[in-house]
Amino acid sequence: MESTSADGGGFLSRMALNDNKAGMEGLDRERINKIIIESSKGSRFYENEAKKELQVNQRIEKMTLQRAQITEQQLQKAHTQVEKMVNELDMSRDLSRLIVHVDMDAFYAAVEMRDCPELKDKPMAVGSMSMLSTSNYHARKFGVRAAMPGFIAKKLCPNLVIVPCNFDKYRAVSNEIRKIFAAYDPNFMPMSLDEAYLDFTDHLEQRISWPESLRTHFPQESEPCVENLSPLLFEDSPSSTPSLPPSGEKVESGGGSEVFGTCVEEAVREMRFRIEQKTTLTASAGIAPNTMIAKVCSDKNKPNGQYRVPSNREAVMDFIQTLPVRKVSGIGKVSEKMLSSLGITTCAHLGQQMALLSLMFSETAWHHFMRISLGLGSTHMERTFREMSVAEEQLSLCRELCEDLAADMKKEGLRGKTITLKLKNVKFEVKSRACTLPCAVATTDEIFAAAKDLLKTEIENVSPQQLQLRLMGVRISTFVSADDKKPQQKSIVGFLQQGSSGPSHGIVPNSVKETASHLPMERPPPAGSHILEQLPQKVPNGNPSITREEPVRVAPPEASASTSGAAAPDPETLTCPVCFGEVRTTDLQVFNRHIDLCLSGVATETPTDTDSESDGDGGPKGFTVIDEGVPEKGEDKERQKRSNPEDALSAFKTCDALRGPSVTRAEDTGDPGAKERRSGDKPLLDHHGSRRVHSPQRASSSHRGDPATQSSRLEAPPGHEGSTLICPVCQVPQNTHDLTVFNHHVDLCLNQEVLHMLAPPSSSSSSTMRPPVTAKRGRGPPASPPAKKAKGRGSQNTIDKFFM
DNA sequence: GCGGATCAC
DNA sequence: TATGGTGATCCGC
Repeated sequence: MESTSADGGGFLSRMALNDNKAGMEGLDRERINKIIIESSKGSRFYENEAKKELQVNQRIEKMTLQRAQITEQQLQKAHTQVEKMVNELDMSRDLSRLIVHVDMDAFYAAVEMRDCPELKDKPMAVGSMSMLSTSNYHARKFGVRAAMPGFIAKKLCPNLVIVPCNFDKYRAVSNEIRKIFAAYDPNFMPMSLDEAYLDFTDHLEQRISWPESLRTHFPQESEPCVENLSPLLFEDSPSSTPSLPPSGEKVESGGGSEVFGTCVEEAVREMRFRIEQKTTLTASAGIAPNTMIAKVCSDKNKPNGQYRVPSNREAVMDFIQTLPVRKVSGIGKVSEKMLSSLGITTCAHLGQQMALLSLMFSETAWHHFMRISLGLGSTHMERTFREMSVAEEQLSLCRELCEDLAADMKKEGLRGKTITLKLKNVKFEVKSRACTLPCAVATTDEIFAAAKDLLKTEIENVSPQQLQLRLMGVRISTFVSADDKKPQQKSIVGFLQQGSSGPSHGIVPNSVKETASHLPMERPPPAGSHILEQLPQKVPNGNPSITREEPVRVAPPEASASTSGAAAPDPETLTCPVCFGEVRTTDLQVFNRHIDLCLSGVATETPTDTDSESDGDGGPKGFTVIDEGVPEKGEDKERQKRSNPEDALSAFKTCDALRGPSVTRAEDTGDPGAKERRSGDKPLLDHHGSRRVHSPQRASSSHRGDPATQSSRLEAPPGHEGSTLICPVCQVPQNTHDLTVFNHHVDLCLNQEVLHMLAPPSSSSSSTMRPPVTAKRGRGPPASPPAKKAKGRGSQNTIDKFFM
């Protein structure tokens, strides 16, 4: 019978132009499809596509027959059943998270255009005559898009310039943007080199009390001498820079700096602004209460735009009504076609036909459809870890981390004497083991030699059992400038925004550098990511909350000279970011030593391991982490965030934030083909038409699904049940057992601490960025002060967080 | 458990 | 000339 939509006359609908992509509206589809089909006809590829199309059509016919046999009674029964589930799902709707999906605009093409301005006004694509990975917006007007073979694209657009892929370059840019992502959500979930999901909820909680100085960002002195910023792709894009806010919250302050507000839209706009300043590439973003909606939103105002669906049921349902099912991640061309044969093209239709769908598709498939029809999606992105217990693997990972670290050291021209290995076992216990070498080292082999010994000792300590790890980090500290010059006088430059701190400044970072890796997670590990982080005085570049994308550095006076200064305190003293005391010296080594001492004191008294807390860090720490996760079966692609009680407090996570970039990076594999991917949505239909996606029950069972627990970010650590909670920031015992209250206190402390960190301890520094407060010694806001106390002695310890 | 189908990047 | 490569999930066998 109705052989469904279009297969008439041998036309292969599956080969038709897929214009479900930004920049492809209003094209002459007829002409484009004609060229595509003519270019393909007779090829093996075409034949195979024809075969697949036929199979799909047969499935549809079968489904149609099946549908005809469904009785009214069955439908009724299904209806009540569905209704019940819908209500339950609706009740469990979680609107408490602010999920952001960020997607770089025409990423590979944009990078190539940036690096080769002549391409700017030409239609171009990245890939080969066989296959294109992406195209710029100019080329899209001709129907040229990703996943199209270059030779066909050439027929559509004879002037098309095809540039070969350069993954190393894309990866480098990706690392830049990921550092920025980490500043807003250290647990962000990368989906590919140019795309990620972030949970902005925690960031916003803190941001609300941030002073304007922390929300002020400056244009970066264009490092790649490209004349106009963000030139690239879109002469016709809505707004050329994210600095044009939809609503009037924006404030321009002199010098091109811009102050961003405290709401989500502003935070996201700020993030896009930073990305653009840093890379001269633009990004688009979607803001919503869950990943599914956020993803759709990010495409809405692409390129260089953002869109938000407010966190209330009505807004979500309104948004869903007219949304074509094909826009939803997980619904591809086959699912679209099958649903279409049932008269379903929008999410509203999906909701109306749930009873029918429940009878025709597998349980996983219709449950997925049901969630879509309700506008539900993942609200948390926690990663799941797979332990690594094979010694060889551990050593190999350790070496990779050392390689990354060595690369950073080389780049910065540093050598260090103290090597610290940080391990987190499957019980979430954290250990740090350090050794100080007689002389400073910098190469992979040297660092690894020390780290390996530390690791081997740990492995032997538990043998014959296996050491089961969730995370590993390697840190190096006690730096000595490689060129061995005596550390010249340096002052801390407070720093600023991203960028200004490029290596070009000849800055000597201070305290530590480290790399870490979460063990295998969702994506195969890469080589390890590393980020540099330095603790102490980093000034958040922008975002105190978590990570700053650039480490704070201690710069020589020359460098600092570039920023004219605002009030410069006493040039002879430096303010310790840990104890906030003035250290009377200008010698960085002396100063760093002081900081190390302060930091080392924060370790908790836990025996030896699990120092988990303390604010962390002790020290300079902050391992950056790479996590990779392996999604559990049936779990949504989306990782959930912090559902894990681990924790010793999620407060730590925040702590980390203070510290630095902990970036979680997923690795990218070099992808020979196109973009890097991460396992993602699930597919849905299969032969008989079904596929799945997240299983609702799993979602709801994961503890965050429980509305009752949603608001509490902190769970009592095992063993702390009835004991007094001690703030990991100020170290003062809190007279409460209410975790919400406790978390609130911690947040306040952290915010306060950030202020302190921001206060440029010494001389010059950037002007505007610095917060008004300079030194409130220690005391913080509400309850108690953030200052960490220096206590203990030695140097090791420290901890840090790891996320969650 | 395997192979095929689907999906995403 | 020429239509990617990879990982993940689901389903049926």
